Amino acid sequence: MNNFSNNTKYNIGEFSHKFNLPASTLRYYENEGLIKPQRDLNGRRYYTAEDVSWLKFLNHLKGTGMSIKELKQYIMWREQGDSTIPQRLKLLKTTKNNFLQQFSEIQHHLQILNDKINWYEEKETGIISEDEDFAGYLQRLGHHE
Amino acid sequence: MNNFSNNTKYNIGEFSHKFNLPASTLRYYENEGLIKPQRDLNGRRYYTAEDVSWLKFLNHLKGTGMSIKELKQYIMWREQGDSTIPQRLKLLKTTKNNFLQQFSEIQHHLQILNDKINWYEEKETGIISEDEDFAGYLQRLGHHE
DNA sequence: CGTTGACTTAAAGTGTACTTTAAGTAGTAT
DNA sequence: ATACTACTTAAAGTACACTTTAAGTCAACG
Repeated sequence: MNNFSNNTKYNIGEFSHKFNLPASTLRYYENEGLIKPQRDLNGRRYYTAEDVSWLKFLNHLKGTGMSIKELKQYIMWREQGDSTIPQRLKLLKTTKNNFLQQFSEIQHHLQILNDKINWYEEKETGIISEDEDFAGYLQRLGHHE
Repeated sequence: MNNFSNNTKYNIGEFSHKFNLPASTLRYYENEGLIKPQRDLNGRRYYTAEDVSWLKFLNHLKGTGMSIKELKQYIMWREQGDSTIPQRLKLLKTTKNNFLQQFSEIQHHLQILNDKINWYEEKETGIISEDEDFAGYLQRLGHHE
């Protein structure tokens, strides 16, 4: 852990570039309460190192399937302090369970996609018989549909 | 491979139940050309074992990120016969590559989600120091944000 | 000192994948 | 016979997550 604070400031253009998100999306996130940049004397946004960490974390949560609505709820709890840690934990665990469920499904999707690609390739190169269909191929491999 | 054909027929309600998809979605898929059920003498749809295999496969492709537009393109090529296998292969391989890219991102998202859950739990039970923040915790674990 | 370019806002628009509605028909159950 | 249920269609509506538009402000550069 380091104890010196990083005072780097980013205007919306720089922050947008850093995260590869259009400025409009950053404004949208702000509107939804997902991120709360400071303002300079002219009313323009600036983002700090804290915002960098926070947006990275938000992206991870989004990536595990949390909706903007759920993120808003999470943030509300966060703002209410440590007493809401149980609620936050529950939300994160539910998210994790849903995600793990989907994760195993998508692994199966990937296997079938791979099998189909191999089937086409073996068909093209004449490795598999003219009339073995994909269902038969899967069955031969022991992969269920 | 089995050589006897399965003549089971499903009406839209049965098929809907089998796939856990509303009948309206099945009609929508048909409208988009993704599935082509037969009709009985009263003009009502019925689905066969072939439709079962096909919809399962479609679900796998959808699950790897193919859009309905791409599925339509795939189907058009399929209907044009074996000469379009190269195009179909190319589409499937692109889909696979995009998917693998996302897959590794998703694994990272999951790791961070797990880390956050553990962080909260260790914080609740007093295992980690009062003032170690999440960024510090990740750093200690050697997990980058 | 005027123009350029980055910013500001609220509100309307977009894309994707469904989902619902409205109005009608056909076969089954009492 | 009549009510019920499952089906039929085309078209409009919804949810989500942005994205674009329109109209305006501000400060630095030539």
